[in-house]
Amino acid sequence: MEILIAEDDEQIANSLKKNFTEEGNHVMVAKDGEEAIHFSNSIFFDVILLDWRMPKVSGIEVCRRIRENGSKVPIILLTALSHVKNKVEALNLGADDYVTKPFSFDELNARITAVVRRYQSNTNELIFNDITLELIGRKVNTPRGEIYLTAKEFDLLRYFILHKGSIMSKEEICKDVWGLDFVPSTNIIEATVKNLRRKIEDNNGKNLIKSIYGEGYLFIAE
Amino acid sequence: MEILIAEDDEQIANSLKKNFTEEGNHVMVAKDGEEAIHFSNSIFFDVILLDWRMPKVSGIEVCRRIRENGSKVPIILLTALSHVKNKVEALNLGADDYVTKPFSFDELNARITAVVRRYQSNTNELIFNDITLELIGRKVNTPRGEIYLTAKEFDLLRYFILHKGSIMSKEEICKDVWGLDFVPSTNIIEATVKNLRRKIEDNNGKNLIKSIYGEGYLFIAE
DNA sequence: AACAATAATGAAAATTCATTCACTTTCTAT
DNA sequence: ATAGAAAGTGAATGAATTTTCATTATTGTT
Repeated sequence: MEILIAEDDEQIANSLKKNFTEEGNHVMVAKDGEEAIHFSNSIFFDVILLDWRMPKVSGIEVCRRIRENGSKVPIILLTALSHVKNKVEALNLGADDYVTKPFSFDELNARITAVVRRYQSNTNELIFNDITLELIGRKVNTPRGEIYLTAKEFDLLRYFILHKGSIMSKEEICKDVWGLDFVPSTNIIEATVKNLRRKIEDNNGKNLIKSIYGEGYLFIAE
Repeated sequence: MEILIAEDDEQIANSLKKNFTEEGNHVMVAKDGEEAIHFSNSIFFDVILLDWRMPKVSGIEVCRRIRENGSKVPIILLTALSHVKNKVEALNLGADDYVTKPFSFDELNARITAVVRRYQSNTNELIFNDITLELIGRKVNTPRGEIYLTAKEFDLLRYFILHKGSIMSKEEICKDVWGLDFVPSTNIIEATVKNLRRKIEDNNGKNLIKSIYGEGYLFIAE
């Protein structure tokens, strides 16, 4: 999983990062609210952990801003305050859960699992800029009208959007989109990318799918 | 939309039924909680309206029992009581919204729209008995293992399950599954039903898809 | 029981889609 | 600049799926 931790207390941040990384996750640490917003806007995360008290922008304000942008990424707030009113406020602003310091790593982990599962099984719409994927109906809409994608193109676009902002290797793409544990000797990915590019290029003919020579693809995160 | 109204006050029930029917919906009225549970277990509804005070089984108890069965159908409670505590109780027991009498038809309608939209965009799993459809991943699982359906077969099964218990005409099926506004002169539906039947028949070779001569198909509820 | 309408079936035809291939272009390191 | 690797392209292939068709079976009505 891709995890973003926004926490100004370096000791806590590092300890969490170490624990999560050991479990096989990728962790990024933002040291204030501003950075958290910046990261969350450009990179895909499975879950975002926000400290309530942070320099520049508070966790709850970060939460509000993330939701304002239309993102439904799971958010868990961490805080020393245990007053119930805060909890209500947090949940009203779109946080998915709330953990009171001090907490055990296991407790936090359990809550992350619960929140991520709830999220993953509960979203029909995947929105990227002006492109909207209707995941169940498998339709793709833009302000210019519906785009008709084949099954593979749709799966690939979904994968790209979910992982926007980070480089996706051919190995990963093969595994997640084609269900293959190896990279075929043919150029099947490139061929599908070609067709997808043609269909989703914008008015200016600019494309969102960037090739990173020797590494894979990068879906531009606005 | 398919709407179930559980309301013992005949005057209110009829007035609501008239209004909803005029807007092109199909309405069923249950005159007590027992009937409401019975209907909701055997027929698909897009939304269920429950009066709080009803003979035999109260609305809130009906709500609890429906949720107990695993159904996530949108439920709106109607009540004369306006005390906040009841609202909390209702929402805790799994109701999606709560409307206080007297209410205007427009208000109720707006809440239905909101609740149905929220529901439709938020379910990945569609469960029918021991068949589970993973709507986004498009996989079908049973205790006997995964069933591999083609795209059309999957869409048709989804439609059948969503409308279990009521007869579906070929016109409706054509429109919703094939996106056609007319029924083709060929037997395309029958052919697809045949293949679907073969794949989802149970251990005894019994099938869930029943033909209603001259009317359409019926997906056996329960 | 006989008829007409409707539905089911198996196989063929048509279509669509995923994949491959041969070739061109682009990129990076030297 | 250039070679070699990587990525892109358009067309062809092949496989899977959707649709059609001819035929048989079933159902409801008389």
